[in-house]
Formats: sequence, C-alpha cells, structure tokens
Amino acid sequence: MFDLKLIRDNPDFFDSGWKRRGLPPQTAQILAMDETRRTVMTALQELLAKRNEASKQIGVLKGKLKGGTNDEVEALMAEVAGYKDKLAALEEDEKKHSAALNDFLSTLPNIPHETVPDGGGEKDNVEVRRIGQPKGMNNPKDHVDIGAALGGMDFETAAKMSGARFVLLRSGIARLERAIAQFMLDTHTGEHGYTEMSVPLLVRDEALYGTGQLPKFADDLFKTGNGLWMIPTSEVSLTNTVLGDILEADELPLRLTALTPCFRSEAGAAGKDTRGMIRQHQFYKVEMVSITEEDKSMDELDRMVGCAENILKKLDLPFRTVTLCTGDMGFSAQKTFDIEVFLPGQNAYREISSCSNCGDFQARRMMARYKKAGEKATRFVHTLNGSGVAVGRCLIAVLENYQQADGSVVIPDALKPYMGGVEKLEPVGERKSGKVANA
RNA sequence: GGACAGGUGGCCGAGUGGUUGAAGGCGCUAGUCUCGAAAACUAGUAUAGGUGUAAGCCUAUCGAGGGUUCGAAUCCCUCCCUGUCCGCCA
Repeated sequence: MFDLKLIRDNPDFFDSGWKRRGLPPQTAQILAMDETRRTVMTALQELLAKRNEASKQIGVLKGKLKGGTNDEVEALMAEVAGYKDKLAALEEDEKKHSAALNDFLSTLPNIPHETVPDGGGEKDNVEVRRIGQPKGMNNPKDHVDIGAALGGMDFETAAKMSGARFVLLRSGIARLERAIAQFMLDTHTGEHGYTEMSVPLLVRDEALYGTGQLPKFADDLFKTGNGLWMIPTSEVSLTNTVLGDILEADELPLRLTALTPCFRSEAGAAGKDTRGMIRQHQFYKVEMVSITEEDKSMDELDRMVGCAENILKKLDLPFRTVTLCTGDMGFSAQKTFDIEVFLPGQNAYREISSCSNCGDFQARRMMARYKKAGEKATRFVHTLNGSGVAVGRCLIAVLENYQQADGSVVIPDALKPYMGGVEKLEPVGERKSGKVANA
C-alpha cells in the first residue's frame, strides 16, 4: 500500500516506478479518486460538525429544563432532523469512494528500488555471483529417476489420494528431507541469529492482505471450508506476527525463521514443471523474515541473502545469485535476489531461494510500526522475507548433485549428523509393490 | 460445539444516552525544591484523517461492523477475541 500524500507530492516517481514494472501510469486515476473522496469527506465532516453543535445545544438546554422541552429545543431538533438524509447520503458516498480508492491501491505492486535492473522477464535478471563448480557427470539422472531407483519417491501413490502435484517420500529419502530441514533451522538459529518459530498454517484474510497475496492472488491459494486460507509460505505467518503492532526501535531487527509446509494451487502453471518435485501443491520450506527500521532494510537484505547462500555453501551445492529485474519481481517486493542451485539432471540453475525487501509496503497494509526512543512519531517498519531455503528443491539438488554412477546417493557431510549414521542411500532392486525401500 | 462472564488510553480502572477524548490512579516527560537524588508539589502526556502559510479549527476512534436516536463508551443486532465451566479431542 502507498502513502497518498507521497503520491500527491511525487506522482512522477510512482508512475515511473510502475512503468518499470510494465504498468501504465496510475497516479492520474489515483489522484482523481482521492480528490473526489476528499471533497465528499470535507462536506461530510462539515455537516457532522453542524449536527454535533446542535446536538450539544440540545443537551445543554434539556439539562437546564430537567429533560423537558421548549420551542428552542424543538427548533434545533427539527434542524438536525433536516440533515439526516443528506448525512446518510454523504456517509454512503464517502464510504464508496474510500473503498474504491483502497481497492484500486491494493492491487498495485510495490515500486522497484532504484538499484533494481529494468527488464521484462527472467532473461533480464542480472547475475551477481556464481559459487561452486558443477561436477562433470556422465549422463546424470534427474531426481525422479534417482528417487525411483532408491525406492523412496512415489508420485503414483500420492496421486491416488491427492491427485497430481503431490509426492510421497519413503524411508531414506523421507529422512533426508527431514535432515535438510533440521540442518537449515539449526544453522539459522545457531549461526545466523534467527529465532525459531512454530506458526499457524491456516490464516485469515487480513493476514494475506497484509503480506500482499490478497486481494489479487486468491487463485494461487487454497481456502478451507471455514474461510481460512492455507499459507503459501510461512512468510505470511512470520511477517504477520507484527500485524497492528507498534514496536520499540531497540527491539529491532526481529529475525524469525520457521519450517512449515507451504500450499500453492499453482493456478496458471499447467504444463509447467510437470515432471518431478519441482512444482508441487505442497512442499516444506524454511523461511526467514526480518523486521527492521526503515534505513536498515537494504543492508538486511544482503545479510539475508548471505544466510541463504551459506546453507548451499555448507551443502557444497553449486549455485548462482541473481538480482531480479523489474519485470520478474513479485508483487510486494522492492528488490529481490534469487538464488538458483545447479541441477545436473536439467543441466540448469533453478530457483531454490528468493529473498526480498518489501520496504514499508507490507507494513502499511499491516499497520506495523515502530517508535524510536524519545520520538513521538511512529514510522512503518520494513519487512523482508527469504527462503532459507526451499526444502523440497534442496532435496532434489542434493539427490542430483550427490548421485553416484552406481545409482547411490552420498549424504553431504553437513547432513550426516542428521542421518543417524547413514552415509549413503543405496538403490533397491525392483519390488513387486514398489512400496518397500531400504532404510 | 454448549452455557455463562468480559473486551474502555502505555498499564490498572470508573463511567446514570447529553458541554465525555473519556473520572481517578500508576507510569512517562518537563518544571519547582535539592549540593545531588528520592519524596512532595505543579504542568503536560493517544492515534488517524480533513482543512489552513501558520497558530489553529474540524472529523473519526472506548474489540470490529451494522442499527436505534436530535445525540451512543452507554440501548439493539452480527462478528472477532479473552476468561470460566461442560462436551469432544491429538
């Protein structure tokens, strides 16, 4: 959401920002709607003031008359009664115009930061660094084949109960997924200063509005029969911990992390990444969220990217980090870095983390503010979120990068403490049911 | 899920439908006093919005949203949240 005063004062700044995202100018319409709204609001307030004045008089007079009445009181009451229709009409008008303006504003994306490169899509993202060398492999298999050989990745069984885009993991691979998640959480809490959180997975409209998924992206979400929504990322739950709050500056930054399942309807992704675990309706993700002061968020973004990269470094997975261009950034973001891990099975770098600074965009929607010691005024916090990292995709990356010629998968050193002595996942022979896997 | 009881400023807590943005207390800030501090005393102490060069003026806000009324913290309805008891349950 945006500061209307700022839009009034700097319409060009906003229009050029939206233009960089490929949108036409918006401020002319915003300002026209705002103008109408304020005109109506002023008229309403003036009439309210008159009514309040008269009603106060009535109170005073009735007090003197001990609750009785006289001509003067009757005249005043008649006067106020005359305002009634006008007042109701103005009130309705004011509501209508405010709602219209709000609805319009709530569908507009954040303004890109000046350091974000221009561009229309993925191809225009700018690589900032590349860490680690892909190991040369002869005919590397992709995670689906590796998983099948290990007897631990089963899409058919998942499909029976849940349909497409679900997976069922067994035995060693199930444990590996858990190991990855534990390792990441331990690293963020133990080395990166994040506080581990266990959060609701079902949230209300307000929470999703706050982080920007609603009202525009309802189609991407799952909704329960009770009107609650399943979180598409724990960014929603972690960021909304400060919904409506006024924090003290010295409590900041808040650095929160959580491991949660994420639920995405993947509407509009038909035909995309249909093979394997890349794009599922449900997946685990370790998320990082930072709540900072307004002048600290860009430094925090670099720090957060570093935390996510550190996970991949410890796992010794080759990756590259890119700055998303204006055309590829998400709705709420002011600036975003994606981390792409190398997948031998695809011979390509694929997104495994996305770290964004949202500036005050979400904070305005959530009314999340902070106060500096000794200052009266409140300011909006800045919010950042980043995957640290996506567990499912990390599992894929480990399987593909640590596969051996014999079909086994070596456990990365960093994960060994979490694997109960298992150092390698071995392929199993053909099984009749396919439902038994090695440990 | 059922039955009660509640939700008032940073906190506690009063509030008969009428000059109540809201008593009183605590806390906080400043001043007086003091060598200094404490105590005491005095004063100040919400947020958002509209309007104005400004001082200011106006509007809204007592969990949220509707309604009744000339006028609502107060009466009515719906919802949310908290507490207690019962039921159910991992």
